Amino acid sequence: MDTKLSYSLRELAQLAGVSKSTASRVISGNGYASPDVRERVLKAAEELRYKPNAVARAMVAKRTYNIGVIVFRDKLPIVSHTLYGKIVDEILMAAEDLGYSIFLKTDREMSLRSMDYMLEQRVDGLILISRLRKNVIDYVKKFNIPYIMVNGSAEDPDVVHLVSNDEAGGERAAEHLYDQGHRRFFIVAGPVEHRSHSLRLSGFLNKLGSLDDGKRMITEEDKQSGQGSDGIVDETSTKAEDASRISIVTVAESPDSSFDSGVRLMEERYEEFRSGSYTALFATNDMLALGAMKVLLENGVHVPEDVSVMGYDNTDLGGMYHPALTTVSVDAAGLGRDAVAILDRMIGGEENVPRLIEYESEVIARRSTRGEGNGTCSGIGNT
Amino acid sequence: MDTKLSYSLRELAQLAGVSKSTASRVISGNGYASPDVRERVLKAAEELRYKPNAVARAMVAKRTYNIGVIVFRDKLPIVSHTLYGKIVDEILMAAEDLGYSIFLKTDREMSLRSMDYMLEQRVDGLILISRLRKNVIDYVKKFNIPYIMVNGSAEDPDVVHLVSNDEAGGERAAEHLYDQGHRRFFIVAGPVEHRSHSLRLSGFLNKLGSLDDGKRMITEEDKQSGQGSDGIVDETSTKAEDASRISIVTVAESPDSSFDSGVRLMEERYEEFRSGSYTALFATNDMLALGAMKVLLENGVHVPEDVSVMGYDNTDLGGMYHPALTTVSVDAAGLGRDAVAILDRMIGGEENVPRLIEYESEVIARRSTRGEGNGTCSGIGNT
DNA sequence: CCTCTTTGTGGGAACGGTCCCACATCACAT
DNA sequence: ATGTGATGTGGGACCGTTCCCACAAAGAGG
Repeated sequence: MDTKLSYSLRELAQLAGVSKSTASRVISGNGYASPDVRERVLKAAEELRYKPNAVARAMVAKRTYNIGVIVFRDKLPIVSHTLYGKIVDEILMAAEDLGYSIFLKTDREMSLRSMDYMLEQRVDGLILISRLRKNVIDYVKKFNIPYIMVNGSAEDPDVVHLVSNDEAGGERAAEHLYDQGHRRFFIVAGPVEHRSHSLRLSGFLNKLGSLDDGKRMITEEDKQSGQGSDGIVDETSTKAEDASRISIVTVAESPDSSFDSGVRLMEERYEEFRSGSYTALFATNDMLALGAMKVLLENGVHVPEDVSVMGYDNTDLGGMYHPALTTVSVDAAGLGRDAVAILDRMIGGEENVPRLIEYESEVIARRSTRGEGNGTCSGIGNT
Repeated sequence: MDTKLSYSLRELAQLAGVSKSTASRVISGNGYASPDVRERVLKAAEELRYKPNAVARAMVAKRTYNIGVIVFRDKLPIVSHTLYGKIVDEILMAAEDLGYSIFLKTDREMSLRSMDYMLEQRVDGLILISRLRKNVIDYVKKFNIPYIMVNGSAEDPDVVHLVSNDEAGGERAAEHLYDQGHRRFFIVAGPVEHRSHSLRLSGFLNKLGSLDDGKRMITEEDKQSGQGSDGIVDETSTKAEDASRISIVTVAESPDSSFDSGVRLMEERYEEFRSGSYTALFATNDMLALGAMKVLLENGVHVPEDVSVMGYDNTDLGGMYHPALTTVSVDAAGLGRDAVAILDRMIGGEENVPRLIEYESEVIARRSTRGEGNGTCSGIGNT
């Protein structure tokens, strides 16, 4: 009796002296039961510590109230990822509020295995996080299961995806630095295959181009010589001396987007960086920015006095750094919450959900850029 | 047909022209089927994109191959927690390898709700992370479900728990700083209710006491006056001038263990800190250490030239900081992996599992303490 | 007093698998 | 020919719910 893991509705009904139909009505709250019967059943449930079997329920309801979350990564662990971790946290909370539970999986090889697993588990819907290969999308489409992509890179008009407006964010970053008077920019760009990185970069470059167009006289670094095409800059690290622009921009591409890559890149190109007398460094995410900035600091470069540094993502880490990193925020909370909310509507059969939601980003000015930035941080991280 | 979410074994069998028993045998791999029948069934499965229904399977098997992971937190999100996030990552990977899936829940109020949910889902076992109240343990004990505690604070001999050996880690930290010649210590201690924080602190203090006993002459700061009790130091921030010890220790207690608390604490006690001419700061976790260090840096204190700073947890963040933080590692990978492995054994009915596993910690010497420390970092954090 | 609702309860099929057991078939030894 | 054993397949109970429907009892209206 004590060794039993759990009791069934039949046993409960037996103890209460009613049929299992009646017990079911009391437990599930669907259907009528007279007060005294209800009480007897409830008492028996208490006694047996009866817990309805969600598995059996799911079976007849053909619905599990579970949502599968798959995070696609290549090699690195990803829940503890500074941005995706936050999104997962939000998903967890939002799901709880809507009565869903979360099945979490990370997928190293971007394979279809984890997808199969979720399908076999008969989750009600899927949230796919991060860039995923086309084959994954093609695959999931074949099954009639609601799914949503968060921060994905596919530009498929069919799939519902939630992304931050990285292009606009890149523009704001450019504006911020430009307004602070910077004209010589060194950009550390994460892998261009990533939607986020490439959009942030292009937003930044485009904005810079249009800013220069407006007031092309106020500069001391103008290498007036170009012809005026609107391919603003060199794609990979040649000076933009041929453009009819005032800004000097060097784009350094990083093969991946980690802190270490930022370090490595700056170590390799430090000489070039110094000799170019850049006054601002923009990286397409915080990790790259911090990695690069660390190398600068170690070489005795003062941030922001000598060089301003700006990242993107508003990871907690950036706010904690010394100097605190100026960055562009990504609305992780919004992404996570809405992912669940919209998926819920899709599960409910609603057809008319938005295909694409973009989240606006704003500049979080802090110490690492010269200007009025403050040193506060959005503190997280306890034990 | 295309609108169908999924097909049943019966439909599959029908298409293949066999009975569902036979189809089951082919699909599950349990039992014999002749080659041509096998092939027919497999072909039909392909055609229908048949996915076995794990819910139905779980029902008859009375086993779900799901593991519930509940992270108890008070207010802050916790998956993105620098340490617990890592542990969850490891659990995810280990579970995958053993054929389990993970149900993840965080529990804000340390309530029993999430526990009930897991029980209803009929998970095969539970991993409970972080400190949990006694009522939670009492509750889970009532059900015959295997469970394990990771980094929990309960010292209940019945429950299987995996913890890092925080006491020994604290000792090593003391040793490290002592060996580097430090004698005036300022300690930022996280909440003493937390097992980890209090053990790290006591380990540190005890070790310091015994180090001083051994060679009480080699010092310039000796306030020879005390009587020789072995209550080494003042508990809260009074100088240990009465002890027959060479070290001066101040313990500053922080109400919580976040980065912000570290900042706040050091801001409040900065004057005291400066006037005490401490040469080393030890905090019971990295976040507190970094928060405090940031304040020092902002006040122009040089780390490690003026003050050495040391944390605990070996969070990625510490390695990325400038200067890179010396810390004590916690074997998050080991904790996560073993949690799943041991739980698996318990699920398998094995009685004879260890009740307590302690993970040794080692000092990770980096730049923030004077000495030979290097500046490397275990880089993580990409997009 | 008999029908006709109304009301509360129970019986039982269904969900989609697994697995035990029965059974048909066939080879082979008797 | 007949029994025997192996071999491959099918029938059907069962897991723990939900929910439809049948049904008994009771109350209302003629």
